[in-house]
Amino acid sequence: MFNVGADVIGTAKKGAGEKTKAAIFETALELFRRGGFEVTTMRDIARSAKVATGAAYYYFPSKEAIVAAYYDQVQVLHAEKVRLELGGKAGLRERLGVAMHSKLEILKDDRKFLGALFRYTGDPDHPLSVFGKGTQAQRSQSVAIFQEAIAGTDLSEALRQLLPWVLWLAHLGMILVFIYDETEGQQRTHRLADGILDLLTQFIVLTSSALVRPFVQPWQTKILGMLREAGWTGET
Amino acid sequence: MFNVGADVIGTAKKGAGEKTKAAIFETALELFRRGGFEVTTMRDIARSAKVATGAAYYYFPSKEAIVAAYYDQVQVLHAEKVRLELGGKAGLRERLGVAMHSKLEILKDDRKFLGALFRYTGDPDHPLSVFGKGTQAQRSQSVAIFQEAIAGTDLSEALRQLLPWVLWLAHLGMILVFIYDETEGQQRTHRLADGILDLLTQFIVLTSSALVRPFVQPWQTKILGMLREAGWTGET
DNA sequence: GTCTATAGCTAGATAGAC
DNA sequence: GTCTATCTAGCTATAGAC
Repeated sequence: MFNVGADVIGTAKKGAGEKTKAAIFETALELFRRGGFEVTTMRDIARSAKVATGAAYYYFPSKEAIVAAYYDQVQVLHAEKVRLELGGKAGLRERLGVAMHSKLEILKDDRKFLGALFRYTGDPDHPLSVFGKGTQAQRSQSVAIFQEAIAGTDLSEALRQLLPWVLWLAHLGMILVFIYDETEGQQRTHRLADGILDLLTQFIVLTSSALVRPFVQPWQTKILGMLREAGWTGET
Repeated sequence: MFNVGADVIGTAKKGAGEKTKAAIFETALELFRRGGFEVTTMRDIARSAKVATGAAYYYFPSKEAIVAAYYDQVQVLHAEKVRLELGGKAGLRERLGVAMHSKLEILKDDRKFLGALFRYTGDPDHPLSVFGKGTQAQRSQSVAIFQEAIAGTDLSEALRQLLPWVLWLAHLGMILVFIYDETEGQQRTHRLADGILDLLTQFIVLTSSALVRPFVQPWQTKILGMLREAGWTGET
C-alpha cells in the first residue's frame, strides 16, 4: 500500500518525488514517536518536513495512511528478519518464537502510535480497517510470513491451513497487549507470547500423537468446517 | 458511565436536565441507526433534538460518548434479559448460549454504529478504550453477567475464575464479527457463536472427566499462572 | 508528474455570556 | 443548563510554477 516498501526492491533510483515522500514519512514517524499520533498534526508534519501541507496530502491521503505505510514497511522488515533468523531452525516452537518476537523487536519504539492501526477496526467499509477489504493485500503478506514459519514442520493438512490465520490473529492480539504493556522492554508481552506458544505447540504435539490423534481428528475437521461456514475462506 | 442507566433504578423523577439529556440521547441513536455514526454530526443531533451544539457537549463529552452511553444501557438490558432467560436453565452450554445470543438480539439493529465502541481500542489512555482504565466499571459489569451465566454449573476453581474473562473477550470478538456480518439476521455470527460454545463446553466436559482431568490439571494451573504473570489480575 | 501557497470547508470540541 | 461564538485540525480545492 502506498508503495512504501518499493525501494526495498533493488536499487531503484529515487526521483524527486520519492525523496519528498520519504522526507515526509520519516519526519512524521519522528514526530509520532516524540509526541504520539493524536497531538501531531499534518501541519506539523509538513512544516517539519519543510513542505506545504498539500504536499503531505499529495503523498498520503490521510494521517492514518502514514501509519499504514509505516506498517507496510514493518511487514517488509518482518519478512526479511524472519527469513534470516529462521535459517537452520527446524522446530515448530522455535520458528514460531522467531516470528513473534522479531515482530515485537521491529515495533519496539513505536508503541505510542501503533494504536492508530486499530482505529478503524470496527468500520468494515473503511479502507484502513484491519479486517476490511482495503487491507487484504497486507493481511495476505502477514499470513504468508506465518506460513513460512510453519513450513517444513510436521503438521496435519487441517492445521497447515488453519494455523497461519490463527497465528496472524494471535499476533494482532499480541500487538494490542504490547501497546498496553508498560513493563520494562515490554517483557510482559514477550513472556506472554512465549507462554501461549508453549501451550500451543505442546497442544499440537499432544494432539498429533498416534495415541490421541484419532480422537481429535473429528474435532479438527469440525473446527475447519465451522470456520468455513462462518465465512473464513482462507483467502490467499 | 454518564449515568445513562440511572433512570432504570426506581422512579427517579426527571429534572429538566434529565429530559434534555434523554432527548439528545434518543435523537442521536435514531440518527445513528438511520445514517450511521460517521455521517451523523453533533450539529445534526443537536438540531434534531432542538438544542444548541453546546448543550449536546454539556451532556456528552464526545460523539463516541453517546455510543458509550448507549452501550451502558445495553449492559443493563443484557443483565436483565440474561437473568430472565436463565431461569430454570441448568446446563452450561445452554446458559452460555443465552448469554451470547441475548446480547446479539439486543444489538441487532445497531450494527451501523457499534463500531464506534472500538475506535479507541489501541489507545490505552483514552477514557473510552475498551481495555482501558476508564471503562473498568463496565468491564466488570459485563464480566459479572458471564459469572452469573456459569454460576451453579460444575467447574473447577481455575475455570470458575478464568472463564468469565475468556467469555467476555470472546463476546467482544463476537460483536466484531457481528458488525462485519452481512448475512440475513446475522445468522453467521449466531452459528459461529454456537459452534464455539459447542467446542468450548465439549472441551470443558472432556477435560473435567476423571479419566483426563489429572492430565490437564497442570495445564490449567499453568495457564492461570501465566495470565497472572502477564498482568491479568482478575479485577472485579 | 511534483510541488507551493493559500484559501476555505467541515465538524469535533471549547469558552464564556446569560 | 443552555446558547452563541470561536478554535482547531483534518481535509479539499485551486491556481500556478517547474
